[in-house]
Amino acid sequence: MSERVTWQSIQAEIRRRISEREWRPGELIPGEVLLAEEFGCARATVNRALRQLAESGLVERRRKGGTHVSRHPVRKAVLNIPIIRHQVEQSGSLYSHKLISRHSARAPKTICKTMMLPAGKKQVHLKSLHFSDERPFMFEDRWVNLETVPQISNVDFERTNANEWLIEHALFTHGDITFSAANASEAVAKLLDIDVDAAIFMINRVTWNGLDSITSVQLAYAPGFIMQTRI
Amino acid sequence: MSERVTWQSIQAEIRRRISEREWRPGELIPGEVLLAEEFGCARATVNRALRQLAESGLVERRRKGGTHVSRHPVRKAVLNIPIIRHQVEQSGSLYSHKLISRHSARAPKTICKTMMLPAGKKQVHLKSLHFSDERPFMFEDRWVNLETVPQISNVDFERTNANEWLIEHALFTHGDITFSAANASEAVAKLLDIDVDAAIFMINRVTWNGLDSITSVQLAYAPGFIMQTRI
DNA sequence: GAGTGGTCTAGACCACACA
DNA sequence: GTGTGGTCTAGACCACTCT
Repeated sequence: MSERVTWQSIQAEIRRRISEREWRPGELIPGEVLLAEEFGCARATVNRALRQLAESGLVERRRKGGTHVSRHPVRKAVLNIPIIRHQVEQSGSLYSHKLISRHSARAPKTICKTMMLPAGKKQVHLKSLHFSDERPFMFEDRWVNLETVPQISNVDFERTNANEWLIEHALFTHGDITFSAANASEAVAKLLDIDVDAAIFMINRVTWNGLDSITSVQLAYAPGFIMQTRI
Repeated sequence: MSERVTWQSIQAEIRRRISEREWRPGELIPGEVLLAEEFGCARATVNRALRQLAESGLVERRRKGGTHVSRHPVRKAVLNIPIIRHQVEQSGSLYSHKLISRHSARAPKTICKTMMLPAGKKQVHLKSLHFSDERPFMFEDRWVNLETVPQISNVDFERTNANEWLIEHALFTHGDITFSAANASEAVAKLLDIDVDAAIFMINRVTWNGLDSITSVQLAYAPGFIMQTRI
């Protein structure tokens, strides 16, 4: 008895043919109809297998042009952007956080620009520290758009941290993220209890609801932080 | 005339209901059959829309349990892992590279361990510098497994860089990647023409073909490098 | 046992990109 | 025009998981 043909099994077979160079980079592979005949299944099944391979970058598909093995498989890594609490708790540590300051203030030009707001707009400015087992783990410097999230004025951030409150109360449609490295400033070094100029892993994130910006946040991770993924 | 119902339109409508809190976090949403009736389409179409929403983390699905709006939408960012040359050329700069050293040597313990090889195994050790408009852009320190890629002994890396040669000649099935920040050592600072202790963005990558490791590489990016993505 | 999502099928029409 | 992938349909059976 032969196993039932699934899209996964087809995908595995196609991956094999590509990785063992039966089908070489740049080469045109058979069309969906042909493959469906070969594997003895419906075209939709082959389509599902190939569509996902295209999403992961291993093949490239064009109408009329057919499906080609990628010459330069631009591999895509999927990064999970977790809630800070989970990031800490997943490593088996105890999470806690502390609100350092909270003001309403005119945001600096750069912030207003990235959030597409008129310069000098008043926003809520939050600074907080996140701890892993009582040790400073990450420093968060956040601006929140008062127009899109007015309720924020009444929230007690001593209890809930801003990250989780916003996720719960201001769902975003998309966000822009950058990752970089920077030397710790005096202020950040003091907060994270590290040396001035130590290498800090930085994440900058701006989140949006449609065309309205919600929040712009900079996360400075204490040395030793590593972001992992699989490709 | 009403537009034809597509999985994208259904997905957009579901996103809207979630972001406008018609369906709240944690809530059970109607089953596929019900939604198909509501939208006047086949169940498969609803399935496609919901399946993809589940992949992106906005909803969670379980057989028998149904589909729930995620309480903590763990958002997933897709990172493109590009070829170094493209990384440089996309910013409109001229790419070049230089092989600094090439030896066969016993790899250090840590490398052998991450590559799952017996300690002290001989490997090819390559160091190279990548330039953007003649300025040092990134330093690459690579070990290549001679057993999985024996042909590497005969390659001229003055012309082709190792990154591109390996992509072309040793397709990998998966890889592990980490991102971190580090202070520049003296050696790296000299090569990249930057200050000692400057903050360096580091990428470590080990790639595999099935259970065999292919290469382990550490990329040290000169200050100013930023990795971007969208969520 | 029963209800939900996961998948496959066979067929159809459409949209795009190429000649 | 023509060939390819993209998608929808209506129906079916299966697999998981909850009760």
